[in-house]
Amino acid sequence: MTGRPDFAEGARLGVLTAQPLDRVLDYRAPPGGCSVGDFVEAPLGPRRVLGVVWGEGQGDFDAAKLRPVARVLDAAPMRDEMRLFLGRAADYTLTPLPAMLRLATRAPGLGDGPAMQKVYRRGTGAPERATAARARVLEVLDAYGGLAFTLGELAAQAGVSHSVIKGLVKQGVVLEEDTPRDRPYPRLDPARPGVALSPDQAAAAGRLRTGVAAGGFGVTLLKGVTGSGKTEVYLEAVAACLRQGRQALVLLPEIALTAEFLSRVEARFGARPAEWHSGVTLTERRRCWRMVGEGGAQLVVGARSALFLPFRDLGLVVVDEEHDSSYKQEEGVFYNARDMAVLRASICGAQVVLASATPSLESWANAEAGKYQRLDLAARFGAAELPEMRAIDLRAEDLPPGRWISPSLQSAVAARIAAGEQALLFLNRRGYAPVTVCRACGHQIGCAHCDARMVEHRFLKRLVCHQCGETRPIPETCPSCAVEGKLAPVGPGVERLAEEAAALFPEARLAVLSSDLFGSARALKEQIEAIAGGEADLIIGTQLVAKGHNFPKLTLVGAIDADLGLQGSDLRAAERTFQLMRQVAGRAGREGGQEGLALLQTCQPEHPVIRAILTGDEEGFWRAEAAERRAAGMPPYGRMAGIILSAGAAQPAFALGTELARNDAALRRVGAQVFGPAPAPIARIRGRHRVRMLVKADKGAPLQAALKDWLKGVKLTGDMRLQIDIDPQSFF
DNA sequence: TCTCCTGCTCGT
DNA sequence: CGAGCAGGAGAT
Repeated sequence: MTGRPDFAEGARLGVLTAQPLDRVLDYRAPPGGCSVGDFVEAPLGPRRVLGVVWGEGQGDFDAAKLRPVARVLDAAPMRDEMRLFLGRAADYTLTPLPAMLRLATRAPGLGDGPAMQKVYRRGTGAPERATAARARVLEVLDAYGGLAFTLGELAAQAGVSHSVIKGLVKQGVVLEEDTPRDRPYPRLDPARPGVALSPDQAAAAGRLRTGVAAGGFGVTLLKGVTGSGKTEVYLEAVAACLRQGRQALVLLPEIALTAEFLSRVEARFGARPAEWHSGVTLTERRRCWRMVGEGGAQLVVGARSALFLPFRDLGLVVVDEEHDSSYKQEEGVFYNARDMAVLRASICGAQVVLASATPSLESWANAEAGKYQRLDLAARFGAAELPEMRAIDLRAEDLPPGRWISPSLQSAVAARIAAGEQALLFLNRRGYAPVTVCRACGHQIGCAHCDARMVEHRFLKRLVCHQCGETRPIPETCPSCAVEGKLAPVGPGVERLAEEAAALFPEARLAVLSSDLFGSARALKEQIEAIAGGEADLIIGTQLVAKGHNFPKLTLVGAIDADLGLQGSDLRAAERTFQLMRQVAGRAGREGGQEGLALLQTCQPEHPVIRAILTGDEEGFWRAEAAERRAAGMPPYGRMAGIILSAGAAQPAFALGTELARNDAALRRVGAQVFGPAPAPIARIRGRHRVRMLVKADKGAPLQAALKDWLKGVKLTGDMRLQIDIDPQSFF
């Protein structure tokens, strides 16, 4: 701590803890005092909890009963900017502040002191007896000129056992030193030359650089199809940010994409950035959190939760694939990382780059309204923006039951494989079959805890509930009528599609890409690299393949069921299908003389969304969607909030919902309407019954305030839970 | 009368 | 969130 603390020992101050207390508690400052933003350990009942000094005490608690803060933690204090961000995010999402704070303190070992670790570097002199192993150790140390290694790293690099190094330490040839465990990340060098940019890319990069250099808040929608080089462009914005000495954050929707991205960063800046997502070890997470706060990390690549890292000076946030639905967290705290990125950037004066080939309607509309700058990248080398797209009308195809590859698609695939190119069959359904039905009684096997059918996964030899993850062996007899051997799979999943493809194309080398078929991100990455290297002729994949992997030899994409996303009453179904189908189609490039081709199997080729996909009239599609949403007062031209009531029994949840709907004066006062209660799309998850309500308001209405007012008197008894979902992803 | 379990209340 | 406790059910 430098200078005089805000609170001298014994002074009254307010501490926000991550406990669900819904208010700041007063404490006394510890010996040595403390300051606003300090991470502290505070006594709470019989426990000690983590908290942050939030400001002056409330003063309404008996001074005689005040307890002193136990200690100030050894961590960079939370910055004003972060406290402001958490407060605004809490207000916007109607999340209690403690829950918001929890997102920002998900750092392993925050309470620990600065842990030390032993590192080894070159000492002086030569070993007494120069064995081959000893020579290798010294060779490694000399090769990296003065750099220190951990014992494990050095042993692995030199190919020797730990004891060889310990032996050298005894002789003083190698030095053993203590160093803080959380070392800064290697410096990234923005001065290194990037790859050559096309004129289009260079122009876009120039605009982004100018924005970053200007140093204030601003949002840019960077739109470009697959292969247009969006990544190279926004890496130039990162370079500009690093040159200014500010920090940058790149959000990716999927952990599987980080490995490839890290390599590109290394190629551009000469070192790897910090990484933050659920797949990173606790030690690395701790290092990342601390180094971000202390300035030892210039660039972080991460999942949505990286938005809550304690950046000292964040100058740029890139949200890659900004339309991706995985940016929306719908568990615990409901928030959209894309929107929170904009909020955080607006507070700390940073630039935001929203990158996508198929932007969300929200971002498209913001660009249209002039709130966001929009940069369009054309495909490189003058190639067509997208491959030729055609529908295969399944009603006109002779497709026997239990088969999903139409004769037209089959012959197209055969032709491409014969030409030595790759083809991709896309089906957005994991597993073997989505439904298992008993041919004797008609019973469909469902999950015991959810209102969902269990999906057969032959690879795992189990039935899996895609809602709660529950699995069970595939039964021989029907659980309903006990008849044996009558259970049959109904409908296709990728595993079943692979089976059909193997029968149709016996000579083709098949690769199946589905997230559940890989034990680790590494295994998946290896498979993707093998495919890109040409080690497969036919790829069968789920949603996973739509996201940003590049397969140069792929020239044909077949969408097995283009109608899949259009089912159900989801208002965003059209938008999502449009995005997904265009992204999948974008995988098909041109190779040699062959044009890329995308074939969409559909039962409704005249459907407006399918037609828009086929004609490729993107702006037309968005304008039509926008007009429809505007007419219906739907987002982004209106505001919505979802209310989810859940309990062990359905009846009390419905009763509460009905009562709330009846007492809607607070909502009507601002012109908002409430719909429901209705059973949620999956009415039961993990044994809890879920009821949904929807609140709709005009764009300018004070929705949050009205909701607060509406719900303030609600007493939640028993196991009843109420969650608010501002800007819900799915509307019903 | 003892023990285990569940459900609730409180925290500065 | 989670510790601690009240009060009920059953065991002894």
